[in-house]
Amino acid sequence: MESLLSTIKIHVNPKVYLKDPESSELGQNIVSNSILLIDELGLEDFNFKKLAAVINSNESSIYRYFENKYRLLQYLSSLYWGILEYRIVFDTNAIQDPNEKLLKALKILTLKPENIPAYSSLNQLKLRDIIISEFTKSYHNKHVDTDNNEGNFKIYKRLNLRIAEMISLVKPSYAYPKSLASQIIEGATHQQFMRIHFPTLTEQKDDMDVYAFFKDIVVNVLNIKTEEK
Amino acid sequence: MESLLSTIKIHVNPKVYLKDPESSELGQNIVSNSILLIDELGLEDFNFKKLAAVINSNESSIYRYFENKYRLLQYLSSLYWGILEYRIVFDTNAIQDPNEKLLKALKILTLKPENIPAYSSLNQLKLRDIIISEFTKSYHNKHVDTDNNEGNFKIYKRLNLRIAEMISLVKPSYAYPKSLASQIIEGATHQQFMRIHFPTLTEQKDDMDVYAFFKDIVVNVLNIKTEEK
DNA sequence: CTTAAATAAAAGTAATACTATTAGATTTGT
DNA sequence: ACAAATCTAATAGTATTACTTTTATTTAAG
Repeated sequence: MESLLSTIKIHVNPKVYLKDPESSELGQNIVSNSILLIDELGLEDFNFKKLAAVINSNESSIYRYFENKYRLLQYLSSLYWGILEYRIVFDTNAIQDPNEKLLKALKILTLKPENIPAYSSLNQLKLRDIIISEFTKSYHNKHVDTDNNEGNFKIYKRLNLRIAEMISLVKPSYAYPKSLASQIIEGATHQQFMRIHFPTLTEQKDDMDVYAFFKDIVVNVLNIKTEEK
Repeated sequence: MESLLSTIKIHVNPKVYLKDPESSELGQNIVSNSILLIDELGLEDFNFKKLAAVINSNESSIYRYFENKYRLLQYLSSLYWGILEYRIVFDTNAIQDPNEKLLKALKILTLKPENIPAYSSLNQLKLRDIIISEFTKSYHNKHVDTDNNEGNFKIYKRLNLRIAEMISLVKPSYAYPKSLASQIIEGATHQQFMRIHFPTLTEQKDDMDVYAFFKDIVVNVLNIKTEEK
């Protein structure tokens, strides 16, 4: 039986690309191979010429899909957060208890992703690694505000608001649901980065520790009564 | 009476610069004006040629002080975190109560800086703005690990560990003092960024709200009894 | 006042980010 | 099945950047 997950499609804001990369084989190659190459080289050393060489295409052809590599990064980011959002909605949908629902979402935010079939052509683990090390660059620049106005961060923001809503359901009186949501989402990737590159600044040894760290914060801040334990 | 603060000197790791910018007028000009120019242009559009034009010097002369603009950013970051560390040590030194001590440190981490005299030639408010929008770029790259090994983040890490220690003093049994410290320090700048560029993702309207947000987290996670209130 | 060191000026190199042009290949409509 | 439209590849070219080299000039130190 085929999973429902194999039929989803994430609607990335068309302003992010010049031509929809899902509409052609070249476009799909650009996306899937850019993940591998950015992961390998880092965004700074990555460029369209090198990517073209890898996929046996041409620099100028890639420029017909994306204005520049930062737009491509925004596209990849939208995919990542879109996949995450989908998994969260799908996996928490049936859960009634607000506490349980939030903790489930938190698990998805912090633990390694399961591969979702609809995007099996993408290396979703490496996509996550790119987000961990490069995502901040997609908004830490002088065009944030125009990019934001054009809707380039729509999916990311929607995910933030979903988590904020879950937080509010757990504790309606809590004053900072949106801030806490954004802090957890940012923190989930930040703590992974720290774990890898600044191990002296964290106690965390693996994904589960990252989850446990944020779970403890959430449980205490929203004073959730944990019956299990 | 002159403040003690006017005599301090922050020891930035010599590997960050080629020639100590404090050792000459040109060097001091490079540092103080780079703050203004990076703040104005953003790190991407900033370069040594433009900076040279501003200070009536020459591109090649600046290159005798810093290998490239990322090293300069690491230098500025070290100054920023060094100043912050100094203020925290100085202002919390006399405080006996661990709770009060931690909350005082948190205030310094989140609120706008008072100008400290020893570095009055630097625009410390703009330096903070640079840190908020550019600091992540000083470590989100392929050289993090070597830069880290060479000690380029020493001051930042020391500050993290100081906060972690304060956390441990408040609640020795807490499992993640270092992670919480790094999360607060990163979060303090992140929430400022969100406040400015993604206002729909936060409830915070000013610095005090940022403080209140993190105070609430700290108080709950470490279950501090707040007598005042 | 001589010598060394620091800075300025100018020019040059290699790489990058992107554009323009053209030609060949592929797809589409009829 | 074929012409028209579209897409991709190949090549070359431009502007900018990041950085280096060389030489001349200024400043500072003994």
